[in-house]
Amino acid sequence: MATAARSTKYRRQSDTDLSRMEIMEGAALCFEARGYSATSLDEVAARISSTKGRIYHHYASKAELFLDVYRTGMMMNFEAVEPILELDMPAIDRLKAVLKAHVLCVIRTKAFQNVVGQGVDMLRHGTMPANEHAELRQLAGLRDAYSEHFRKVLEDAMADGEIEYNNIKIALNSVFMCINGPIVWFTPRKGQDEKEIEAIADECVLYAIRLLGYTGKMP
Amino acid sequence: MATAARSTKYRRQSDTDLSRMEIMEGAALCFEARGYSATSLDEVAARISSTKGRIYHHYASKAELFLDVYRTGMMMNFEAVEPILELDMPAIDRLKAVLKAHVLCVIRTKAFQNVVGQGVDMLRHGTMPANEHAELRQLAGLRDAYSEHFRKVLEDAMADGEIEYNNIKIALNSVFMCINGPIVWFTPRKGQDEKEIEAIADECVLYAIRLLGYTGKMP
DNA sequence: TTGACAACATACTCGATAGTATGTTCAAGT
DNA sequence: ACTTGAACATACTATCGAGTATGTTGTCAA
Repeated sequence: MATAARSTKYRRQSDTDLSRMEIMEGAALCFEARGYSATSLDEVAARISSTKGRIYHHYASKAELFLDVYRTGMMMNFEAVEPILELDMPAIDRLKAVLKAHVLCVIRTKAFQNVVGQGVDMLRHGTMPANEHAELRQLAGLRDAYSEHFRKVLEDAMADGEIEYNNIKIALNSVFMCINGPIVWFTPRKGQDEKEIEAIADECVLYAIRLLGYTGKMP
Repeated sequence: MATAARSTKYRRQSDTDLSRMEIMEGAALCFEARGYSATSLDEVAARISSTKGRIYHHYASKAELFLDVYRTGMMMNFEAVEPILELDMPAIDRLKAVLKAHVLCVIRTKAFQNVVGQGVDMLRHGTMPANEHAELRQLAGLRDAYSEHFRKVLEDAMADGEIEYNNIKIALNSVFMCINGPIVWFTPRKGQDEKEIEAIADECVLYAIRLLGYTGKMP
């Protein structure tokens, strides 16, 4: 009986990146639910049916795990959005496509995006231990670069006379508040298929683009 | 020399409410900067040049202090917005006025509003000790009532054909994301007078109302 | 004037958690 | 077969912070 189903106590994970991704997913969910500092690593470990030892084998500290989740979240955004930026189409269409890609990405990787948000205002308020602070600044650079992509599309569409805004900083901030909204208010329902999620995303995009003074039709 | 400027070690505060308000302001700033659980009460005390003893004299626990800040933040919102709701004017004008009042209130009481936000998603994710959880639910009711005010104005303006939306939940969420935006991205500049702040608020309102399909002029 | 109490300050306790040190298992190379 | 090291698990330490217990100061009522 004691020799029934064994050999899973130490499930060696041949691929290190896979193990780290599993840890990150658990961490993202915990960070999202309780915030960075309220989350204990024992909690994260429990979520993936593991122990703190495993986490510290892959990460030097809690902060590094957090930063890796942040980085991964940003990467997901870039991968969703950058291909579209290279397409050759009118600025307004590119804007619509980019907004939708972002919203869909946000909905699908909600926990990670929430962590990104936490990271952003950890930097803003200058919390986080000094040693990791440098890395956090670097990641903030990633975020700025991402934001810059959107700014350019806005300016192009403005030049085409398709949209209109006054202060671009406030406009951009408002757009981001809108399309990041699902991070805060979206809760997945069971039996919710891809169509429904797309409908939600479409509506977010509609509001975001209307906000910019766009009065044309939406596909 | 030891008897120079004395008698300020125990600055008796004749009015209890004043003392509590001073504590709340310090707490709001700390909670905003580092989040609820990362904030220590020693930190809050230090911010108002006081000690933990004073805080525990007025509050039974850290959670109760948090909840009082939450409640106070919501009260500030109600006081800013409710007078306008009773005015007799077209729905679209009332909508504009209410949005602006909210944004101005948010900018002026930024730290408190940030705490409100934290409270909202503490409830959403079911964190916070069980005993205070009941009070948190009650406060969430306040928030719902506040949101309800806005929903009604939206519906009135929609009935008048001034605005247009599809799913009112998503529309309302998007509007709130917009007009609460300053909680996240606004940073007060020195030498920034009332006019500049009003200009920022006006722009937020413009985007929020455009989002709802409004194409008319803004005052 | 005194004593009782509100409004604090100071000095402790005790549990939770980040981080560490050490033990265990397995797979691959030799 | 056996040795080595990566990938964990377990057991421990050290710190920080919420909550408490107690001390101190000023004020007002009788």
